[in-house]
Amino acid sequence: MKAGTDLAQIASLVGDPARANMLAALMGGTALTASELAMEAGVTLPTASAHLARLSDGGLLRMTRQGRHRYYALADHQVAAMLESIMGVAAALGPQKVLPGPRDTAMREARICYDHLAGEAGVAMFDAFAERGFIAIDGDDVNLTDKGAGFFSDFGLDIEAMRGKRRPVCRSCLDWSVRRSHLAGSLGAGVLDRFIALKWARREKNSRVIRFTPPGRAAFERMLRADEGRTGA
Amino acid sequence: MKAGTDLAQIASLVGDPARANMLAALMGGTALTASELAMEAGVTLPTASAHLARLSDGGLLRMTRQGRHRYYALADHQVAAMLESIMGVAAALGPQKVLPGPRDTAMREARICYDHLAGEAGVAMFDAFAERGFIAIDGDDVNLTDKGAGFFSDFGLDIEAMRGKRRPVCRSCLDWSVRRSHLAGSLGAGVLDRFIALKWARREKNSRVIRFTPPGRAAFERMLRADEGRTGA
DNA sequence: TTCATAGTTCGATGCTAGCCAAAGTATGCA
DNA sequence: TGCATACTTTGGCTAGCATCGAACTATGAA
Repeated sequence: MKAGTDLAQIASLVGDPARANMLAALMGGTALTASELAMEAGVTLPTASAHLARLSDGGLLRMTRQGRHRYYALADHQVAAMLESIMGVAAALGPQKVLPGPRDTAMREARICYDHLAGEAGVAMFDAFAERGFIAIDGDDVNLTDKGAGFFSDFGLDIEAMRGKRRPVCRSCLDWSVRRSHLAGSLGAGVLDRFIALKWARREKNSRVIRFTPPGRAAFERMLRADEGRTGA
Repeated sequence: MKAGTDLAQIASLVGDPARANMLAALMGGTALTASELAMEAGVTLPTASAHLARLSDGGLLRMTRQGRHRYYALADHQVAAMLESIMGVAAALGPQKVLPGPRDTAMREARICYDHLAGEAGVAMFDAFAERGFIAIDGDDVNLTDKGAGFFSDFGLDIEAMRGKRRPVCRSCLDWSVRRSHLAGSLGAGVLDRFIALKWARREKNSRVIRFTPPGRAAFERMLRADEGRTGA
């Protein structure tokens, strides 16, 4: 009875098309202004403003003011994970959608999930890091190993800084398209940042799609495969 | 844009208090009749009937007719997992609720999640099975080992029958109270069934709470600890 | 057949909530 | 100070939908 009320409260926030479009846009991980979100949802500014107020009050969004702009972002990765799980259900029982176009295929291959890499590439990377002993998986907990700390430091990440933060370094996040885990947490975010900084990949404009450059793809594959040959899964 | 529409469609189904209460009741795993669900949601039969039709059309429920009864149940474990994740968000940012009463404490300790054991006991069991080498965890995939197959057969489960079904034998499911994985899949369901058959535990009336009997608790602990002493986590 | 139970369908009602236009507030810039 | 941009608030309109009572269908039992 009480459980249902809580459930409905959160779900009804997501259950409006305008708000859902805003949330989906924010799954891209970058904070957006009220106007941008209004555009994204296809409503006028006043309407968007009201929706954003409700989402913020409900605890799904976090807002930071910057001059006369107000930037909205998802409150935390738990909210992002929830949205992914709903999308998962929608994708699973929504064969009523048109056949997957090129955009969908690209999303399946590699996309940004909040702030880290998801899709086939994300899952492959997660598996490879586990295989190479960089991360240790214990149930739903994922931990960075000493070997991994060395590797990612060499790769250009500031592991010590990550450890100082409140946010967990490693976290697994369920992938809706592949239905397996990929790497989230500050490490997951850092790795993707680095990919983009190194120009291995870039974000497609106004979409969650991540596109690898040809040399980036090769470097990425090398990173997964390591120097030793091993049997594929 | 399209993503948001799908998202909203599913979420709005959950976003009505009456429907949410029905879904929460069905998280207990047992199929319920339309009348029972109407009672649970606090609405009249016609209203409940309309809601159930929408949930079924939306793909969240599965209905089976039995004489003049119609039994409704969650469509699959993916739907159950989605509901758990929404409850997780609600629990995390809902400190507006009254302080956790005895019912809540019991829910945290051991409860039924769709058809398998969740809560602290569920997470402890998952970890112990992994520790004892009965299940092998590979990313989000969980697989039964030969050693595990032997153990669970001795425990009274028909492993061969489970393997024949469409449903995966092992699956991990994220626990909203402990935020770690517990064991789902037909094995998870089978183990809980066995606990109840052996009178190690019983379901509390009209609730998701699982109560261990004193001897059952002892037997359960013994099952986790195995015969060898080991360092606790 | 007749009655009872379980559930759906129909019609009417009332409330909620989304929507926009216009006016109001706040910040930045010249 | 004055103007522009970014966003919120207010007010009024509308549509959708949750709700219930009453009538209808279907299964089971006497």
